[in-house]
Amino acid sequence: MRQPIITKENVLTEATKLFNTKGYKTTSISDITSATGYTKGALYRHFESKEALEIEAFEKMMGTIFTIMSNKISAENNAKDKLFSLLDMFQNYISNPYIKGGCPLLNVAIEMDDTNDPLKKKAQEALSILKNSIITIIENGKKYKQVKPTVNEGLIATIVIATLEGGIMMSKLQNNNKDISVVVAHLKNWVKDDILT
Amino acid sequence: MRQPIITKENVLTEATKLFNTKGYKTTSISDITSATGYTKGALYRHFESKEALEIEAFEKMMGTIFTIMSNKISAENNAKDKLFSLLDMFQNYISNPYIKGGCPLLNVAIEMDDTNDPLKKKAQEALSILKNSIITIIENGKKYKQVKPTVNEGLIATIVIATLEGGIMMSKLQNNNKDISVVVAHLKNWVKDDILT
DNA sequence: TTATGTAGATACCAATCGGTATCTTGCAGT
DNA sequence: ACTGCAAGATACCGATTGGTATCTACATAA
Repeated sequence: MRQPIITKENVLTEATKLFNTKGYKTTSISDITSATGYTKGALYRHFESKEALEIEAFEKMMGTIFTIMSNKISAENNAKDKLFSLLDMFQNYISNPYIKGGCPLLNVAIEMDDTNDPLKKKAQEALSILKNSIITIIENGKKYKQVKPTVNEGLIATIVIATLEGGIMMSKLQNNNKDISVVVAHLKNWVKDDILT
Repeated sequence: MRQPIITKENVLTEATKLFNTKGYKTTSISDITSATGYTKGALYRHFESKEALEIEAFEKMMGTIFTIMSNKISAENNAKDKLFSLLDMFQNYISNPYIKGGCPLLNVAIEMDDTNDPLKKKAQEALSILKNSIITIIENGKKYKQVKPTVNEGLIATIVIATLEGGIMMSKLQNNNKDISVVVAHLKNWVKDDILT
């Protein structure tokens, strides 16, 4: 049975897991071929280089996350519930992850930070999208008087993202979900006390 | 001129820079030898394996940071100034770093999170030391009535570390020091409003 | 039913990986 | 001045790296 579309999908899925756990540069082509059962010949028919596969894998992960996030946010109808559903999503990175290996944005940001690798630019774009999602929630919250008119939405987005990503790092390092839970609970209190009307 | 102590020191210094920028597993022995000018023979006389060099390099970095941190904290005589000097230290990771490549704890935490590498345990220990430093400041602050008696010092330490590390990640990814500055300013306000008496 | 293009396997490439064995050379103690 | 040891250079090891050239075989269109 030859199913090129499924083959590509399988390679991409396994590569995604390996990149997000082992790291991009430390995952070899043969790691991927032995995880999938396919050979190098099959892999290079569907991806023109390892770098192209890395980029496609990262975009797939961020696409998955942003789709889920967008659906969760759309399902709520006020700033508080939208923000809380976003916070809950991050908590799941540890206990019940959509993707193994923690936050793909955080992983790429750290692995590529001192390089000029194309993945760095992709991570910058992803961070920008995440930040803008939060900003939009706050802006709309202001419009409907759910959010204090004096708050700075860019600042809030930065604090929320930094705290969540740092919490993921701490929980993953210590193999527990205590720290990310503490962080999410704290952010919820902060949002309630300082940001919502 | 043959100076074995200096040779070891030079190798360790260059390895440190490379590990903290390029990453541990993606830095090769020949990266280090060509950065130092020494040969493989010289390197393996002073370090029994690459792994041993990685560990020694990480411990050197954390030792440097904890020494500076300890001195800065000791130089202040109340909880507020101690905490603020610690926050200022993290801001310097971007604009004027003691060590190039961002926070070594964050870097190792992300690179090793899904492994059993000995460096993971070292990072766990370093995180523990950092956390305890903050806890101690808060505890002493309570003793001298500088800190609200109701606050939870473990929780505060977690929030502070998570937010700072996340801020470093964001600033490094975007090649600016805006995000870490925003984060530090926010934490200072939070400490003043919610933690100090 | 047969021809054709492509999916995928196999076998190879030079370069590099971490590590070691061997050799030379410079420095310290006598 | 000479000896002995250790510092460091050189040359090599097998395994693995990303990538390619070649070949086989299957599926589809005619």
